[in-house]
Amino acid sequence: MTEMKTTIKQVSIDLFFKKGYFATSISDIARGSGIQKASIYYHYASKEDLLYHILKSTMQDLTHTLKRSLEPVTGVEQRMRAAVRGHVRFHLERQKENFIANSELRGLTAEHYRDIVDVRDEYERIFQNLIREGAESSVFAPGDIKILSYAILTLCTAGATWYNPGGRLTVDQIADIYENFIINGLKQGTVAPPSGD
Amino acid sequence: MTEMKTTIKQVSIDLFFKKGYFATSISDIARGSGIQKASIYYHYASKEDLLYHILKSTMQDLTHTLKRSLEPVTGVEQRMRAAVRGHVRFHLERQKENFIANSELRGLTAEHYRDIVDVRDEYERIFQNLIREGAESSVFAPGDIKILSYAILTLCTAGATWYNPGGRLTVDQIADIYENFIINGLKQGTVAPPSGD
DNA sequence: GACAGCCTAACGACCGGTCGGTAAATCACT
DNA sequence: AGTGATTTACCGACCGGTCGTTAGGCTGTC
Repeated sequence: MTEMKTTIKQVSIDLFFKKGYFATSISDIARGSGIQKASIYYHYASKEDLLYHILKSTMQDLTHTLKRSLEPVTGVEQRMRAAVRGHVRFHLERQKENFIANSELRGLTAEHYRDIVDVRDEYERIFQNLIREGAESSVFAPGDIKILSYAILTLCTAGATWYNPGGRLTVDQIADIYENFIINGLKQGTVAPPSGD
Repeated sequence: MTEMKTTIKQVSIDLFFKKGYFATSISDIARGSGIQKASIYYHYASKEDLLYHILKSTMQDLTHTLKRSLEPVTGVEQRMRAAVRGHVRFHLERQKENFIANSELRGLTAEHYRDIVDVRDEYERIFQNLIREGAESSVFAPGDIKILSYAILTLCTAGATWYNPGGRLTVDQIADIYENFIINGLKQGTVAPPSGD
């Protein structure tokens, strides 16, 4: 990736985060990158292609980060704790990209949308498997796995919407809060899934 | 509110939910309402005005619903349970409006944005007060009140993004899951706020 | 005849994207 | 080393199309 291509991507991330994908024009991106808007098309095929590149690399990095952070950890509770921590950290440290990844999926073509959602589903499945393992070994209370996984992920992901890098709390402090909140929520008292499977 | 004005609003809610505010044109709304696009402007001053009306009424109804549902309930845990239930129910039953209210705030003018956010802040404060009361009376574990309130609200709100009205679970079943998950998360083990206030 | 409710027609602005062109760098070949 | 061919990275001008919005006219009802 050439230097300018990287610049364009970074400027786009900043603008998409600040103004939104649809409210950001190619001219805006060009101005921010210090080139003419026609030159954008030398590096990216279209505006949508630019969005796709951002989302794809973000989702890939997210999945890789999770897998790597789970490798050395054993025991389902500890693995869940590590997964939650990793999820929170990634979302706060790369706040802008993650915010875009969770709010601008509609800007994608049908094919690219499928592609990104597939990566996301694979990521979610890791959490769902952890919940299932935990329930089977009675470390976690039984519960609806899908709902619980959505709960966990959206909860942490939401951090990217309000997190203020220079704010009151550090990334680790926030991760602590979420980690404990979620483990407690999973451990007991959760309601059994509906009788009709 | 005249019949056509209501129709336009409902069509807009459907379209904003399905395609997003910026991707929906006045022509789309007119077509869905069965009139010409210029006629929209007889009922609403602008596209943004339409969005504002949708968000404002949704947020007002949400706040009123919460206050009403809390009135007969005493005891901080029961009040929190009722608040969570009400929040979840409202978000699932009026899924489209709430989805819009959480994703299209950027379409508002600065003044209207302030206005809506103020209503939202008032709503959040009700939850924050419940958390504080619960912590002071040792019903809940001590914890960072703002973070916990964001956690609770975004968690339930997220239901509006994936909820399928004809799906596997009923509104009440989902409310049960969230209610217990949150109460457990609040009750114990949550980490104390950072020492530096 | 007043007015609500809708229409047709048109507006200027802006959008994403394409075009032909160009200076400078890199490569291929003697 | 020198030189012609090709590629890289960019530019300015421009296109067709869509957007939100407005002006002004028609029609039915009280």
